[in-house]
Amino acid sequence: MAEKIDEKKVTPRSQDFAAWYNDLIIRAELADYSPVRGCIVFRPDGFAIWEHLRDELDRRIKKTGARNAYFPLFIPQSFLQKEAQHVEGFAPEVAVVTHGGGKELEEPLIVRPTSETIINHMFAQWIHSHRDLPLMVNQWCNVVRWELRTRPFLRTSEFLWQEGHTAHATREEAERETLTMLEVYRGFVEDYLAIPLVYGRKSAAERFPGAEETYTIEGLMPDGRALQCGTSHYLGQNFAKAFEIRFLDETNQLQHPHQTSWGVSTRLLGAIVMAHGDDQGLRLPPAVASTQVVIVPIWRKAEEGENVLVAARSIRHSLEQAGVRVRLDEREGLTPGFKFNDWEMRGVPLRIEIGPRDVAAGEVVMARRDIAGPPGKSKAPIAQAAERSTAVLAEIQKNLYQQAKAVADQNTRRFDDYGKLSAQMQGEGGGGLADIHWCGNPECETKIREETRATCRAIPLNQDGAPGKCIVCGESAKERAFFAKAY
RNA sequence: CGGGGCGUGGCGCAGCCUGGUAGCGCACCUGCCUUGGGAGCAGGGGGUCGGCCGUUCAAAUCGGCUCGCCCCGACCA
Repeated sequence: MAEKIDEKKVTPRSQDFAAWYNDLIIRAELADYSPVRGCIVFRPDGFAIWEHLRDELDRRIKKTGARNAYFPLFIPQSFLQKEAQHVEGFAPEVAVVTHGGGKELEEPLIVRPTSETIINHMFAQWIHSHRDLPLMVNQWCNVVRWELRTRPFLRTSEFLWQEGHTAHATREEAERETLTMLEVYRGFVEDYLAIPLVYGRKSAAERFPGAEETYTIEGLMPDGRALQCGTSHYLGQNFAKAFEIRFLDETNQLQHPHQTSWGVSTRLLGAIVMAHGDDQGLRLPPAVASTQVVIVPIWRKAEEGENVLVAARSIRHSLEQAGVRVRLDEREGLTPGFKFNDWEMRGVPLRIEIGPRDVAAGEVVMARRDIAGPPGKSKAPIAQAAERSTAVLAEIQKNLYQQAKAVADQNTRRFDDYGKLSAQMQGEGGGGLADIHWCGNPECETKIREETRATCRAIPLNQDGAPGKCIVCGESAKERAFFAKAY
């Protein structure tokens, strides 16, 4: 009997985090494995999350002044060679097209791993004057990176993302843009996806190939590993020089523009699954849930069913009027218990139960996904179902953030002693986020990585500047940095 | 790319050691009956055991090769 029940459940998170994560994605029908190694299929429930996420982020990006465009999937192989760091970073993982139309191509085409090269090639033709600046474009597209090891959403051979590319007349303006986008990402992920973050600068070792400075938002997952959730790069004039982008400034001097690029990907879906999911399944933030409220009707006799359904449909109508994404589960032959479990697996934030007893009493039972069991249940008058739902959804959005924040905070520790840091990172799995003084020397960073497998995730901005000693070499260190094992 | 594990109806597995008509649970279809936390009964459909080669009267089972997938590590959004 116990085994029979186990079959209906996913691997407990506490038992095997990776298996739990994979189980959830398959069971909640977010994605499925594909016949192509390292590539996944986004099923409708998974893609719907991406669509909501994308639509909102797209609005926020456009608000900053960028406009959407689309550049080709294929890029001449020679383009990749033009920026030395860039080619070194990406060449090992590009897919190359050598044949087309049955013939070998004169010049192979690479499938974009990112679009700096082709976009800057075009920028060179569009930018001639300071009046052409700033130029700010964004594109939503797929990219391909031939990864050796893949995991659903977190690292797939092909993934979807947005990549913004901008060119500015001055260094200051480009640097400001880089930080503006970092803040757009931070606000979006924390508010909309309810995922708490740390953010800051990347170390030189972790920098984007070709960038002068990379900024990042990092989420600490419940297993104690950090996940890079988005990056914003200040590219300096590296690409402008490599692609010969030049403009005449107000004083008739020929200048290279200063550039940025920034992106987030479908990896964010993995972050949502990990940050909020539990052993019952997904727990989706209302903002991105394709179904925010599900109504489960309950009855015994046919005539009861009539009354219940009439009431349920009217509640659905009132929720729709209130702008809530609502679904009425009218499937026949399934018990309420089955439906409860089913919708919990899919992460629907709020469930409304209505049966003959409730219809008689003029009320409904509301069950919150973010609070398990009876404490998450409450009653509301039918007439107030829509109003209450809207309010509760807002609470759930906040509460999911608070819950995730509490877990992350619990796994974030300050260390001033290398031995303690090292002990914390021992063993398989994550070791949480370590907040340490670091002198900035790459050798000290390498030592930490090689001995603890933790890497520098972010060097926070706006530090208090309190002096300290590097946790590795003991030299004076002006800054603190976050280190963790990462996905 | 190194280490480990696994390939048997859609999914999860047993059978393999000790070759001999391919089985179980879930899911699916039909009917009855059911619905406040994963219902029950009855009937039914579906696989030739990842692929190739070999041993044998006979291979899911023994041997060799190969392909694929998953997990752990190094590399990376």
